[in-house]
Amino acid sequence: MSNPTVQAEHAKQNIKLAVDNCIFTVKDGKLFILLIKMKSKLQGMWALPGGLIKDTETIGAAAQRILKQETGLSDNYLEQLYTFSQPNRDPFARVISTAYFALIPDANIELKPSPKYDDVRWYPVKKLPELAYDHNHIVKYAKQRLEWKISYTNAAWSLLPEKFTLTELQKVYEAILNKKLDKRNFRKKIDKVGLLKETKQTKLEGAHRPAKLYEFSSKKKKIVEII
Amino acid sequence: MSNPTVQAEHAKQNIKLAVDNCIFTVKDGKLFILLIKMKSKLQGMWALPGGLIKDTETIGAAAQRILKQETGLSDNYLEQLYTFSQPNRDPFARVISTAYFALIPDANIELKPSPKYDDVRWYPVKKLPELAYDHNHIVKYAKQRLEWKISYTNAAWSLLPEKFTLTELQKVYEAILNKKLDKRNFRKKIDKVGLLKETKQTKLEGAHRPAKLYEFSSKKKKIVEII
DNA sequence: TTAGTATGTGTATATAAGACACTAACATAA
DNA sequence: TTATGTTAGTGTCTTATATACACATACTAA
Repeated sequence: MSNPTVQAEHAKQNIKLAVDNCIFTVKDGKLFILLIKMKSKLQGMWALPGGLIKDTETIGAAAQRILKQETGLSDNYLEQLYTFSQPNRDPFARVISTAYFALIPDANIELKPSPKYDDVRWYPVKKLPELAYDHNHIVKYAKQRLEWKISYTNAAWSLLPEKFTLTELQKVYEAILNKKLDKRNFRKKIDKVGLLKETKQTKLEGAHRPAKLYEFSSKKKKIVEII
Repeated sequence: MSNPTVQAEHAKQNIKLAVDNCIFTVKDGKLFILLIKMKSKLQGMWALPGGLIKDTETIGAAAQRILKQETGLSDNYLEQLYTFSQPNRDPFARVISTAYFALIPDANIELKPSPKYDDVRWYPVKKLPELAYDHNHIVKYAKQRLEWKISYTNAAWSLLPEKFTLTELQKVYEAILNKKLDKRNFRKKIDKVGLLKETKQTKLEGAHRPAKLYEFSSKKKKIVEII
């Protein structure tokens, strides 16, 4: 708070602060988001995993905590998205929520439905159910940001395992941008960006020429203008 | 809030929610930001104008309210920037602040120091004083966003008056990107983007050929890739 | 040995970016 | 009235980037 004269109003403010996570992954060439099924209140509705901020943690730490709670993962791509504050977004209380978005690699993660929820599932973003609160709106926003991120930064790396083929990488782009890309032009660009290095391994999967496996030479966030 | 099971924790949360505005303008080829001088607490320090959110307003409305309070302006470019939540960012209370950034046209606005502050001033962003709280950090973030915005969207329009010359437009870009641009290439791009229309007026200012005045054919926010 | 399938590669064309210098139209002063 | 100073306004050539497009390769399975 930057304005000391309003400190007196502190006592009056009655707003809660929460975080909601948009956790994305790409699987079989399709983009998925992690949803939970609510128990009490709005029971049975699907929603983004989230929760209140603790008094001593940053919002980012809260997002991280919830991500770990639901997926067991830490050290992932996690980025603040936007803070949603419509007064009526939560019918039970005035709750302002900062949305985060996370990218996790092709998730063979077993989702252990925490006791807090009735269910936890990966949903294809193309056919989402009606979600609780303003969560459909949040997801829409997150999808746009994801599209941008993957086009202009190296964020796609976070959606892939340690080693992967160029076709797998291309499928990640196609799933998120929702369109086919030309194989040769795609590889030219990836090559020019120069963040990949060839490994000596190949991946043989099906009755055809085996594919070379690549890995990232660095995982630092970078702005790269890929597509 | 998306998680009903934590509703019980509501009573425990003790966090205040504020907004801080980064209000930019360009004047005489230089980029300025609006700062206020604080009265009580951290007295004498300069800071971003801000304040607590009201229980019934969105954060955006709060930002709008504060912008109007300080500049008298409404209907300006105003956009959410980021939510800052370091637990120790305010030494007096746990306050989480959502920063907004605003662009206003060459400000012949008279700044009426509201009774809440000791002073209100435009500061050149190149030489800012030490600011209260984490506001230097916020401003740094805002500057980056501004640079991006002006390069990839038509946001620059918001920094100019109704009618303006191409040289004035170029100066806005140069001030924000902090580098000289080539006049002919700049005009070629602006022309290609196609958002300007010529007026029949000219502007004569000094002993030289008068400049044509232009105006925007639309002020809707657009992504345009200008520079 | 053949058929089927995904991998891997190059070139030519179109579009965009960047570097660069002179004439035009005004005010002012001699 | 003429000369000087000042910013406005314009075009071309070169280089880099983007896009469109087709065939040989290396494996499995029948």
